[in-house]
Amino acid sequence: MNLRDLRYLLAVAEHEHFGRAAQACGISQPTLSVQVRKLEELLGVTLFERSSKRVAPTEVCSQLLGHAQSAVAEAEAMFSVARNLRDPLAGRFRLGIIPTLAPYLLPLIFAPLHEALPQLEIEPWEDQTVALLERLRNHELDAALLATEAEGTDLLSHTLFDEPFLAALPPEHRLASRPTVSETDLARDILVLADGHCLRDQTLAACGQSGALGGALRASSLSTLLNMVAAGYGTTLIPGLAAGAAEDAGIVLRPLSTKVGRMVRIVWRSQFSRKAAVDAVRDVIANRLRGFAAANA
Amino acid sequence: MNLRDLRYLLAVAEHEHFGRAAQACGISQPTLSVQVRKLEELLGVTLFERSSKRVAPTEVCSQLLGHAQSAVAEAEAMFSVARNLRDPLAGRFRLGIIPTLAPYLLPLIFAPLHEALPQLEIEPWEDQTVALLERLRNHELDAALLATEAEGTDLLSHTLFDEPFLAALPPEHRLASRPTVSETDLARDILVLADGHCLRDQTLAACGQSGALGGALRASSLSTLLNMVAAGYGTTLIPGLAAGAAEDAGIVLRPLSTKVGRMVRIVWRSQFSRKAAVDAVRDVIANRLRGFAAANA
DNA sequence: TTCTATCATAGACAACCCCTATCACAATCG
DNA sequence: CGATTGTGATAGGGGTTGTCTATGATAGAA
Repeated sequence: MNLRDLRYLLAVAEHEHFGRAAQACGISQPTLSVQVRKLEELLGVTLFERSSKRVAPTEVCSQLLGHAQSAVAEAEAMFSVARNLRDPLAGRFRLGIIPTLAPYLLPLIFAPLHEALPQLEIEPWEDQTVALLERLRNHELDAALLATEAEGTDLLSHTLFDEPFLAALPPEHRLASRPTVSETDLARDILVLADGHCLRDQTLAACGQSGALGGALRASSLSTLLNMVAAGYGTTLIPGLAAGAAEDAGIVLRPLSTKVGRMVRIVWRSQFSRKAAVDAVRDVIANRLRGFAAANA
Repeated sequence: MNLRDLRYLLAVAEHEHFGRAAQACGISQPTLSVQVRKLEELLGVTLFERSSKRVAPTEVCSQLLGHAQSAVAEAEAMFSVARNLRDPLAGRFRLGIIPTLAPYLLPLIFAPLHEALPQLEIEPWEDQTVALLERLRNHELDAALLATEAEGTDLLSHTLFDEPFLAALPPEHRLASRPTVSETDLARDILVLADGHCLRDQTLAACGQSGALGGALRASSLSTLLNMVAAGYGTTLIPGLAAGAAEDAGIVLRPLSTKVGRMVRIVWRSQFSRKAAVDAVRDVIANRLRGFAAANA
């Protein structure tokens, strides 16, 4: 059964006249006659009582008209919905963000994103890198903001900005008096995040596998880590965007003697159909963060 | 857009796999790929994100699936409804009946009709012959029970039974003592129904254009007419089926010397699609009334 | 690398839709 | 009463569309 046939049925029922119904459908009267006849055979019922005087819908027909109308309406609704959603810059956009980035980056980019892409409903999802990549591959995210290289041929990525690390020290720390700090100096009493945070691995990679790693003091969040440093438990490396929060916590920040940091990237599936949305989001974020790395270098 | 395409869409969305979806649809995988691609072009949106690993519905697609499902469901509902209504002996059956017949015939045939045709919902409509014929031609009735010949090539009719007329007399009437009465005797003080009743015309035809026709005493219903006769205003002819009601009113009934009466017919449009229902109703009524004319002759 | 699984593409064939021309029938008009 | 008009049905040709099998392209697994 073709939706076209249902339109024909509705037209004949409305006009009660094959000629005029055919005209309304933009086809010839014989075609309409044939198609309606076929529909009758398909359904196994007589839809119209024909005479040279008038064409009248049968009882069965009038009971079918409602369904036919609904079917046609639903199909038309599909076109309408598709037309409204054709713009890739519209609709829901699920964006994963790692926990060491989300609280500091989101406040910066929410307003610009909404201004530049008013139709795009950004839906942030905070989780660790591995979980974000899994959700991305599961199509539960449209893109993700990570601080690691994206692996695999099924994913693509683009650099957004360079985020330098800073040495975070308790005010009374012995290193707090120096203008810059080296990673090896920090390694003595460095604190790190819990397993799974990419920042933990990056901190360890920068400062070596030593420090206060044996204890139970593995912060579950960057916020906790900052509190621990402020309380004098040790030192750590923090990403540049967290500088404000760290200073608010009463932590002394010092640039590192070697300009180490991390690259924040946006990652998406290579087959993702709304690449335009990814590009637009990427541009807005990159623009907002332009000059950030330089200012903090 | 073809409903078939929507089914394909739903299948691919369900299986997330072109091969299995094609199998479920009973077509080859290339065909399915082509058709889905065409649907995507038609709608102007990407419906699935394809990779050799998996096929995932896009955001747009998931918003379209509901509509597609509804459209398909409505179409299926049409088949279901048609299948249920394919039986011409089921559903509403609007039956017109003339007023001089309805109150006396309906009680006799309702139960047999319901027993023989339980699926048929008989919907009686009482009106005069002309109005019934108009409603019949307007498709507002499926059939009608009349006591006149059906005119025109657009209508067909079939005789149901012969209904003899009886002379109806006040008990104290001068003719009440006779075993049979002739129409000409009745003509002296005959009463008739109001305009439009076929029984009026038939009475006048049988008894001549004389009698108490000039006055205001034209009964608007047979029931009123019976009351008038019982009250001694005059005589009349009544159809055989009304005999019981007449006797209840205290009227004396006498057979007519010439066996005059009327033929009750069922009439329907020649193009009517449910002739089987007409035939069934006809048979039930004719069976119920079998021997009625003979018993009253 | 080789094999396997997946979806996309190509070309041929059949079915289907649509058209114009015509028929059949009934109603209307002169 | 015959001609005309209006209606839906039928016939045959042509173009489009759906479907198939065979094959290609690509990515992942052995």
